[in-house]
Amino acid sequence: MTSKWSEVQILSRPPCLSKIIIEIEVLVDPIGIKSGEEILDIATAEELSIEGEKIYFDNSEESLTIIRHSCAHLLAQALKDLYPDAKFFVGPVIEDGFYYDFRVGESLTLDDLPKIEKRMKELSNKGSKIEKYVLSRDEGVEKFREDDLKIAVISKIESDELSIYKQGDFEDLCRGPHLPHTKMLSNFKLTKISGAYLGGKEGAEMLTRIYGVAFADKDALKEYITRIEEAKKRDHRKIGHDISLFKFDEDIGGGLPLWLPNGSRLRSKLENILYKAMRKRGYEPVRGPEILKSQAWKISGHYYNYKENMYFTQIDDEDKEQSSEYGIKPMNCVGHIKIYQDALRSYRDLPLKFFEFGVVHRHEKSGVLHGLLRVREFTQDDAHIFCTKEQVKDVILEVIDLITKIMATFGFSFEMELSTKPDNAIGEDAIWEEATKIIEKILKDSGHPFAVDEGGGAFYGPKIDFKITDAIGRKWQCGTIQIDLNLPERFDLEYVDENNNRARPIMIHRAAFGSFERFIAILIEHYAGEFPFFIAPTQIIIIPIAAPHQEYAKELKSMLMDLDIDVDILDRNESLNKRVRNAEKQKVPMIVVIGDAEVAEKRVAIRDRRKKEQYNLSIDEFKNLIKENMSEVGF
RNA sequence: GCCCAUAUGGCUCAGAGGUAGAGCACUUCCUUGGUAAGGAAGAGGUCACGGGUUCAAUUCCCGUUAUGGGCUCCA
Repeated sequence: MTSKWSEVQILSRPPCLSKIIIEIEVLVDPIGIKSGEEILDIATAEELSIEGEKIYFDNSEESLTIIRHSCAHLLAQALKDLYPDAKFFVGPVIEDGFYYDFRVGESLTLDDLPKIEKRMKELSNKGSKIEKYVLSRDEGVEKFREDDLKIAVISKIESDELSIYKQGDFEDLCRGPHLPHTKMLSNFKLTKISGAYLGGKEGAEMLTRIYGVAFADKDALKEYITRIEEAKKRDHRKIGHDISLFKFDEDIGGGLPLWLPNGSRLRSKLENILYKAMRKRGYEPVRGPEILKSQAWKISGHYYNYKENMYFTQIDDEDKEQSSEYGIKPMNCVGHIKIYQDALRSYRDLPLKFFEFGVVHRHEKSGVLHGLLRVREFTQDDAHIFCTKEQVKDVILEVIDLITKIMATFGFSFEMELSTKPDNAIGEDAIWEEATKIIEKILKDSGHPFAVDEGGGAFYGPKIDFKITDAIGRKWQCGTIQIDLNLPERFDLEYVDENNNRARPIMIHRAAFGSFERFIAILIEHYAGEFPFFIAPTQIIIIPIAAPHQEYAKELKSMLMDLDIDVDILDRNESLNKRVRNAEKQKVPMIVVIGDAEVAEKRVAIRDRRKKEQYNLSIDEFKNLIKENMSEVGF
């Protein structure tokens, strides 16, 4: 095709002008063709005589795919300039940008990115056509024979033809699609640098990976950067520190959170609400020990299927081999199974629902620990439901209903995902098939849309996962429902059916929050630390203006504590302004200021975070307002 | 676990081969203030831990621990 470079050169002109001309001219010149699911650049489309939907230079998904792919090449070109010995592996477009994996003699750091970015800009400003040509496989192997990384790439390609894209003196093996000219790349940013295993395989050579992002225009790039900054501001590790929710300590160990008073207040509120919701649905509280004999984990299968994630300890005589080995629980199911076996169960008892805010330990590789989102010790809002086959449907529907109500309360929407048999599954295929079918039918009947994750199930059964979407559109996996036909078998669980015969119950593992740690991290980021009244660690801060008002402050506090409200009084010898500021910084939903007028008339002056206004109420009105706030919640 | 980076008073961070500094927080005093920082004084650190180089290391090198960015996206 013949390229018209006028419209691209104008990208360096004043934004308003470029925008207008882009709108007029670029619209005329497509950068690619979409044929079915495939995105082709113009060169390829012409070569194969494929026609389809035209892709123009804008921020559409298809256009960005092309832009970012070319930007990855621009990155490689700049790297080649700066580090002539660099060898390149793959540089794909990913969900949120692109990356390029490469090998280079020296180790690069974040500080090197600006330099590389600058070189990219220079190359883009200079501009060169991006041209494609095709080689036979043999020619390609010959061309890259000195380059083991490219040979590795070629070895994974099935086609007999290899395409090469050339811009200036830089060439790269690539299937495209690409822009017609490097001048079109001016709105990009290199974002991260890291190591990445060759081919993503642990143990393989570690290459250097640089991540970046690119857009069609400056505004979109700016918006992207703003969004990243917003997410950063909400980082639960930062907010958790700012408002003293939790901390980690080197002397205690990585991934082992310490819950400060504020964080513990928040946790208890979640626990209390959930406890009530469980009891209302007929769940019974139970509790198992933290460590169980290894023999129990052998029966359950954890000893063989989950050992890398478990911690073990030796008790009593260390010489006594197996009998003295105990495993710290990574799950609560075994304890609950033993509790089930405490009595001979009748079909009349089922479904039997046991729940526990169970503390579990799981070994995570040191490099993956991340604030509260990835820890080694956490508390699950765990439950195990023992039921008959006939009851499975209703039980699952009830759990879906509970999770729906919980997520709605916090303002999350969610999607469901069915995960099927993994490679390390235990139990017979027939059992798996049956369980998977049951879930599939329920999901279809429920009318909720759901996706399928093949091979993503737990080793003992298929599961439904809940993926929630937070206030700034990020997705998190939380709740889960897992059908388990294996553990009842392994522990020989029974109930007496209506014909006085022994029958095998089905076990359903489920969690709504998943873990308190993870869920609280998500809540912190979702609310940016500004928790709704019903879970805020400190719900009200009372500020008496001067000493004579302290007595009244105490009275108010006592009244509020009776309503189960967490209240702090800020009566330190500091200016009123400063105390208000400190209270605001704590992100407390409500600040009550009291002075002469309030004491005299038994009223309160409220500074309301949510309404962002101040108002004055009588004590009764205030009490009603609080009660109203609290009655809005409950699952 | 692997790659790269970081580690200085409670917190956020300066700093230099010759044994350390600011702001906030903390303590005491003054100030009794009507809605986001009133004022003054004081206390607090073997510069993460363990080795090594050096006349001398917190500063350079190695290891450990912890933290941060990644390690799924396939020319």
